[in-house]
Amino acid sequence: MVNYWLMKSEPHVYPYEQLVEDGSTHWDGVRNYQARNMMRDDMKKGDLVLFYHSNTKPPHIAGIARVSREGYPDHTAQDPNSKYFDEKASPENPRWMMVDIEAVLQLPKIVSLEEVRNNPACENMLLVRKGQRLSVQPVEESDFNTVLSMAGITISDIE
DNA sequence: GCCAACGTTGGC
DNA sequence: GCCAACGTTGGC
Repeated sequence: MVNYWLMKSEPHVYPYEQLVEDGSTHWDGVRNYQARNMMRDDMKKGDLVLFYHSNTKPPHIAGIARVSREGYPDHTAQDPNSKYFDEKASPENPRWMMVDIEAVLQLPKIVSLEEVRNNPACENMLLVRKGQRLSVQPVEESDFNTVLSMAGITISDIE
């Protein structure tokens, strides 16, 4: 049973192209409990991820990634030199978790936030809900497939 | 740069 | 446990 997700990244911090170059990465720095709980409890190896570029013009979905390692402690919370340091985190209570994701496919055509918003089929996506700021969010299979079709591909291009 | 929406913190 | 103050997110 594959689940689908959307993860936000600011392209000036970590763009999809960097994931392609790195092959995979650990998704550190999430400091929101809802997002943490999803990474800890719900994201499973093999789940597919829409990789979203926020804080850019236009905001858009740039590529597809896959969960390659399930939730484990985010070590940057225990590193005093990290900007993600959290003094309340410890080896006994790491407090924050992350997953690893790997690059799967760069979309042949980006899908902008505006396109998603203008597509009635996507009206229930959290991404286009007012005030929705979660950097990790679940995506319905039908919405995932709709986004793929907007990029001109199908699920068979991924597998 | 603005600001709406929302999460977190901490005094009480 | 309430809630005011504050910080962050992220589109515009």
